Amino acid sequence: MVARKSLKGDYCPSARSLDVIGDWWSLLIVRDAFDGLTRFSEFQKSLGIAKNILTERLRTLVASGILELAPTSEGGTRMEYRLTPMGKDLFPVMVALRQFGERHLFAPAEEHSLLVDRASGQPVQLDIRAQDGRSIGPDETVIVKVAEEK
Amino acid sequence: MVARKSLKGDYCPSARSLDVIGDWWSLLIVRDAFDGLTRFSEFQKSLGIAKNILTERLRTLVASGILELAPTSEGGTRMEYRLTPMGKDLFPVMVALRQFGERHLFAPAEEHSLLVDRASGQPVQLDIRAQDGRSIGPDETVIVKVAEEK
DNA sequence: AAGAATGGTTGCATGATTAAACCAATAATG
DNA sequence: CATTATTGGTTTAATCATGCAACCATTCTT
Repeated sequence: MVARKSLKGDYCPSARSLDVIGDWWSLLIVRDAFDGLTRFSEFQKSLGIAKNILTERLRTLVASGILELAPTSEGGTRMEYRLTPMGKDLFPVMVALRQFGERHLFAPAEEHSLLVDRASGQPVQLDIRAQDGRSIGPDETVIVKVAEEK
Repeated sequence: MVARKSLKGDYCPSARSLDVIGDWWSLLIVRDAFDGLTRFSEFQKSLGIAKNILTERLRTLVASGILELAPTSEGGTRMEYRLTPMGKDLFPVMVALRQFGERHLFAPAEEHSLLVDRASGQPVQLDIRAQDGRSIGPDETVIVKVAEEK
């Protein structure tokens, strides 16, 4: 593949995010982490990912600050991978992906998993709003490019 | 790579979304499309992507229903790639990625591009809310798995 | 009519991913 | 306490995807 291009220096926050979690497996690992998985073998079974790739992805996610490696609560010497606060900030990304999938990638009658409010059991909503509270779409927004000063 | 695994059959909407736009370039192309780019050469210059890869990614995005190929407004025979309504539904994903990047991937003093409400010029907000309107985080939600009936 | 831009296609070198085998350390079992 | 299974990897070889450069047909500009 000749060295995947790095977007670390890009001024666009989306690009930098994709630089960190934009590869084929990382977001699936994060999804499983949100789903409560913590152990190497759990991720491996859930995703069917090759173990060497999982090893590398977990290492990268830990290095990026999205996951952390902590001793298991059971007190053994085994470790578990857990989302850091930074990792939990990917929640909106996961919800947005989920909603897109629900809306466009399932047949009408097809069942799928659902993200619900633990308290009420009702599905959660995702809104993009202006400061005055009204919700807005892509055509009502502009990306302002702030020149980087040297 | 030995045949990248397909997640088309996964019950999880996030996984299916990633199956469509989870590769290295697709979301960057979509970002540029939100940014107003429409032409092959514009994407190519903006992203520095190899042309054969761009060709294939655009084709895939069109096949997925995220982009459409329409005659240019100028009336020539040239075509332009535009976001479909389905493609525009990726807006929350882009906003979520952007906010994550803004929050975690820039140095405090570092400038970056910003998504603002066209009307007010103020930054947009993204909220995840329960039905009663209160905003909720990952720990207040559960994923309910609905078994697929055959 | 000549040259440049657009929108690709093709071939090759190399990196990324996979599957499979292997392995050390720990945990469970008889 | 000896054996076996599980965990969490590493290594190797084969294969696929990607990037780069060269090339090309069509359209636009001058």
